[in-house]
Amino acid sequence: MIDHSADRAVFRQLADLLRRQIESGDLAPGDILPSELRLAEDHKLSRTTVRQAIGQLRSEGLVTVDRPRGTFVRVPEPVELIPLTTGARVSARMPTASERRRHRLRDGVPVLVVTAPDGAATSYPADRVQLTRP
Amino acid sequence: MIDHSADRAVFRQLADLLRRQIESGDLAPGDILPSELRLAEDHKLSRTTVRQAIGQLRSEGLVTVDRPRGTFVRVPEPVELIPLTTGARVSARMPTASERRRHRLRDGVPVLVVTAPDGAATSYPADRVQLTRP
DNA sequence: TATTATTTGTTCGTATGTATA
DNA sequence: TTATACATACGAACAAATAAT
Repeated sequence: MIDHSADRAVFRQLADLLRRQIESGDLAPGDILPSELRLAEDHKLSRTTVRQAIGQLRSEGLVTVDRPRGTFVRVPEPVELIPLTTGARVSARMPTASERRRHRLRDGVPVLVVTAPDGAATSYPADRVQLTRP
Repeated sequence: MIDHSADRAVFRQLADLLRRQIESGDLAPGDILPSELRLAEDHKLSRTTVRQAIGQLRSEGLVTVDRPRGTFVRVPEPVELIPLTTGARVSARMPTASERRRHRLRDGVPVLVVTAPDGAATSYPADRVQLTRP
């Protein structure tokens, strides 16, 4: 599976492989991934490289780490619908440190930012909120 | 500045330090950060640790790397306003690999996903698009 | 209750590759 | 051509938190 002579970096190849398993449902939401050491042994890689791959998946929001229990495929959160008021503008970005704390956001989860006509901005956790235009 | 005896990981302390410089404007959009080697020397850290800190800022969308010129404070992109049609739902998440390619997204930039009442979903680069409710 | 094993987190070091000025 | 700077990948060691014995 992993091709050291390939153009694509080894850690990206491992991330691709795990991502495919997640997207295909082979690794379902809530499932635990093999441990870093296990992945390193199975694919003949260093743990450093395995961690790079997992870090990639974390930044994509596909897995969450519950230390030291293991790394798990993210389970979708229940979504709250919030109606947009007239004149509102919607953007999205990665959260600031304080937003991460306030919303208890995990890696790879953006915030939705709603700016009212008067300039007041409110941010929402993008994994638990959808905005609606009624 | 960096306290090895502190509870917070050194690479997080360095990320905090650089983040503060960016947020205060001390490092302005378009400015180049000190090189990894320079940061490592200045703060008496390994380059690995410096890279962890910069990787954190990349995943937050605060800096972009133009290899091998250097690492730069991200410059805001011109924003296109797109009106929401009635019944649309808006969410945000990190892009898939194909979305990253298609929209030429850099690290730490989410996508805005608009789902029409018929279920058709469209994704937009969150650094160049804002959605409006007219 | 105490100890051990497991697993992720942090940090160091080293080496080589690649793209740019 | 050379120097610079980031990217990738290896290895090693210890810490911290949870689970198992």
